[in-house]
Amino acid sequence: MDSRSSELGRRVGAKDSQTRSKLLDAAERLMLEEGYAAVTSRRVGQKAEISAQLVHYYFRTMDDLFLEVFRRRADEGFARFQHAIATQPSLRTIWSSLNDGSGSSFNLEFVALANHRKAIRAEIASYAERFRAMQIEAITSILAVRDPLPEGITPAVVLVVMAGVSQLVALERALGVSGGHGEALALVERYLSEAGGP
Amino acid sequence: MDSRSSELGRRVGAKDSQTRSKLLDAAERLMLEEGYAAVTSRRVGQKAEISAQLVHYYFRTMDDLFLEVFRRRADEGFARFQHAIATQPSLRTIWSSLNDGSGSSFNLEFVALANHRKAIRAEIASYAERFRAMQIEAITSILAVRDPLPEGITPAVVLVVMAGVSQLVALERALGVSGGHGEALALVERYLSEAGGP
DNA sequence: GTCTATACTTCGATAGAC
DNA sequence: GTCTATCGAAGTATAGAC
Repeated sequence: MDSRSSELGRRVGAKDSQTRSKLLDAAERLMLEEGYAAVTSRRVGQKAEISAQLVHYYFRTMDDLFLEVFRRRADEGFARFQHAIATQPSLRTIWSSLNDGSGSSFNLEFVALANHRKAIRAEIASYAERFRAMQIEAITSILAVRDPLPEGITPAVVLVVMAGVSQLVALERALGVSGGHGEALALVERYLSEAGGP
Repeated sequence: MDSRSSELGRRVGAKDSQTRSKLLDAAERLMLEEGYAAVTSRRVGQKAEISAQLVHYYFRTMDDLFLEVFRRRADEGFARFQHAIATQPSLRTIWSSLNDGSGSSFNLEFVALANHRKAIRAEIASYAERFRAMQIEAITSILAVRDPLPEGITPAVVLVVMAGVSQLVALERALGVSGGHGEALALVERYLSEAGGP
């Protein structure tokens, strides 16, 4: 499975090239700082101090570049979540992971990007499904050792509410809007404390 | 206040021009269907069957066009909300307004756009603040006639939770992800019923 | 006041030199 | 395997004809 050149023929670039990493770093930073529309081959090259044409050498199309940036971040997020939840299995750990700052900005950009790049949507959706399943599984086992939940409150519901609040707050904070955030976050904190666990 | 030409000098185009409306319609549709990055002067012109250069006649820059599209939608959303809440003042009315389909897609696009267009962020933030205040006021008066709320649950909290869930579901639905949505929506429905009111 | 012809920049991508 | 020179299409915006 290491002959990636068979995927679409032609160019590739060594998997562990340092140039390649620099380009991925530059693309990721650009995306966070100025949005996906700013991620053009020229600007990525400029930011990485590498010629723009090399972007097309290491990543055949811009979509390929976006996908690689996404996968790298996603894999890291996956690993980080698994480590955190193994170290400290609690609702608060999940809440913290949802509130990771750059993660939210990243999500927003990629979801917006997926809106008009079909090739990318599938990858993001697949990752989102897997991550969601992992989160629900974690919540299920965390709650299993506690008192039974009120009727209608399933692990999935707990997650959707936490994720929804977290995402709304992150999104509005980026805008400079903050109405009601403090009170909502305080309430979540209170529930987390009452639900017990660290 | 009708001499808009004094804003930045030069071009304007009549306020009620039919051509102008067609361009706004085309831009709005493009934005919803393919994302804000697809809203270029050439494509807007093409979709409206009007020469691309006219976009720059009626809207000096692309940012001006985006702002006009946003204002038109925002004003309409404002009016619609006020009418709905006056006709039927209930939590369910607010929940419905949050779940208006095209409204959510629109929000996502514009928030993403605001991320790297400073001129647009201010306008969106200002609108969001006003809308938020209006929603909280509505919830406050709806809940005022009922039993006092549990401690920590303020009108702002109720809104943030409803808006968060609604937004998360809308965003993920656009991706094709649906894990946990049904259960979460069902729970909200149950609360709305229990909270009484139509 | 309305629209067209045109300038200039930047885009993604490739052909082919080393 | 790595990188440079270059292309054609598409982007925003303006000058100036009607």
